[in-house]
Amino acid sequence: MARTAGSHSDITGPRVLDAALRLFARHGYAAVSMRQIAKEVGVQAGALYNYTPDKQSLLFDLMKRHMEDLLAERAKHRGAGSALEQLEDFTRFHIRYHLDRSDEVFIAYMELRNLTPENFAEIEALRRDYENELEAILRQGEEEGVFAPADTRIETMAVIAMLTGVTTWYRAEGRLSAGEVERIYWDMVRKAVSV
Amino acid sequence: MARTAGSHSDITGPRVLDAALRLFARHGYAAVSMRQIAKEVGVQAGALYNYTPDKQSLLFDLMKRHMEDLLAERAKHRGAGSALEQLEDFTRFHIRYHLDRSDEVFIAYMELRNLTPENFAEIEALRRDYENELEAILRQGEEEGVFAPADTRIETMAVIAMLTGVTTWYRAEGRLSAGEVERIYWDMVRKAVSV
DNA sequence: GTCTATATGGTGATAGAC
DNA sequence: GTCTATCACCATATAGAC
Repeated sequence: MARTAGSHSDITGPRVLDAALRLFARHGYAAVSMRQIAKEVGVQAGALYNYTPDKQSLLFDLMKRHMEDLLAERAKHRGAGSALEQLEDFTRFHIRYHLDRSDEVFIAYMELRNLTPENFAEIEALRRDYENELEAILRQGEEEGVFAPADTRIETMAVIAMLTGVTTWYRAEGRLSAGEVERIYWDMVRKAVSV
Repeated sequence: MARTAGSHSDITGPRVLDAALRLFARHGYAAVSMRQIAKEVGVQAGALYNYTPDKQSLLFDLMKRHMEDLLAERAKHRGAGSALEQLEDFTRFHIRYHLDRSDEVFIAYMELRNLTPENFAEIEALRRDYENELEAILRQGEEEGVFAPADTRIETMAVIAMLTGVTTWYRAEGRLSAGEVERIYWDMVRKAVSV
């Protein structure tokens, strides 16, 4: 299975995705040309097609990789402790993960309409899986009587929107550390859903 | 000042902006061509340039109109009652206004990076003015002792992100009326910022 | 695996007839 | 005010040499 000596496919492939990630996040999928991506990688445009069948696949692969990684990381935290502990864990995880991957998050939210219908459906299903993680925690908390009875689905969407919003203003060089931001948001989330 | 009889500039001009609004919201600024806009209006592409100097101005005018209208509507509500009453008013206004203008809101959030630097600065300043409306209410509530002392700026961003999030899932034909959504979100906002 | 060259068609914007 | 025609350029994707 070893590749021919001198083959660069092991390194050029990832570099194509990395360049697409940066450029799509900065300028938007529709505004970025394959020639720009090629220039960033350091090859001619035609060479990109050794690594992707087309431009759409670059976008889809980036979004799918992001969502699957998000779900995999979240799965490592699942299922321990009370609803309150789990909600704090989810809140802090969500903020930390999203602050660490601002490019991926930006694309995942902004470029949905540039996916083909089939690709869109697949990404949406993964997003729904992630939302359900939070919804399950809120439901458990309501059953435990520690969270206020509410429209759990809407509560879920509201909390995720609030948390994801950090990516629009947070700057690593700003006055707050990620840990302080986590604490502030956890304070608001806890109060918002409690009895 | 009356225009020549038969002139259509009074109606074609707004129709150009309307078509751009719908198409930009649906497909994104970069993905929409002047020919598509012209087709939607029912003229040839060249005729559009009687109403706009270029494509960028279409985007900027849409965003500026949206932000100025938002600020003007908000100004009608300002300044009456306690901080708690004002916060409820702001919350319900924000949700109602944003649900009524999903296309404008979508563009205002998604197309910032397609503005020229000068245009971006102008829109950002208007957005900041709007955020300051909420921040002033939160500050007043903290002074009154009815809201918990907190990082008011972050609280502001968190609340706006949560409220604006309704536009991503709300459907007029869904199970909830706009009024019910307002009440649910107001419940969460009130608890999140209270002592 | 990467290159150059190319096929095919779309882009924003303008000029000048009517 | 709108049209047709056009300019100069850029798009994605492919073919075939090396």
